[in-house]
Amino acid sequence: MPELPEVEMARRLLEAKALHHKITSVDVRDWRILNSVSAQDLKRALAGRQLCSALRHGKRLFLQIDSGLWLTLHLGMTGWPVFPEKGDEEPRYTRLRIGFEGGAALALQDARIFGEVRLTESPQEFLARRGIGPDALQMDREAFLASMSGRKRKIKPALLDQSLIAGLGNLYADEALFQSGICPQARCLKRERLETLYSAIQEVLRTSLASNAHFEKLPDTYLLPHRHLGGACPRDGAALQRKKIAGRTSYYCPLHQKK
DNA sequence: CTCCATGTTTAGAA
DNA sequence: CTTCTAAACATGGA
Repeated sequence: MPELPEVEMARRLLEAKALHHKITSVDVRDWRILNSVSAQDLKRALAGRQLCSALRHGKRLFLQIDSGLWLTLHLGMTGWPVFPEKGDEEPRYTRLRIGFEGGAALALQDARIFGEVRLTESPQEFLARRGIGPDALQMDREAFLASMSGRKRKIKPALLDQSLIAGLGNLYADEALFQSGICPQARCLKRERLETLYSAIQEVLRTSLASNAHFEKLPDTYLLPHRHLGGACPRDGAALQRKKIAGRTSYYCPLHQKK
């Protein structure tokens, strides 16, 4: 479940449970979760070490190893860190298991294996090399306006473009557009509407975090609880439209979301 | 069996 | 150069 709010929840979980414990085992259950690092190199980098801090930028996580190296995670579509209690069975779809002194362990589960595990020497350099843009929650209004202006493409794919703004995914992009009354296919938005959109993005992400990224706890005025076939707009009751835009399914209200 | 899925990258076409 | 689409990755769930 990984867009910015979920990844931030994952970061907090890792921060609470994975830091400051000596790593006593590293088991790669499925090598396909590894990207440009071998199981052997991963073990060498982690064995006997501790993780000492957890950062998030957009949808990416960086766990600092006390050697100075960083373990870099992307949760893909189905990735999630789990900390089994003693005696629990290993979670299904565990692709990587990091065992800590004392018996605790981090199991990285990922059914579809779209997630990534890497090592990097510098998160900043890594982000720059990959062309990842500013984090959605740290980006200021002017930077957002600048990155969204002067292009002719539809607004939805622009919001999903991690080089422009990092952290929004298909669901929260739909939610921010819904809250700001903008059709996902709108183009060349004027400054005032982009400002509205910027505020909606901040509001939506903060609200989601306040709900611990749990859809059921979002306000009923939000799109997400209604975002399914047959769903109705909570604002005016209209049947929600469903359409493929930029290869992703979009839901929007045909009445109050304007081009 | 068919279709769809909270992500990213790439190839090729307008 | 910009923009868009489809496909690929791999797997489960409805």
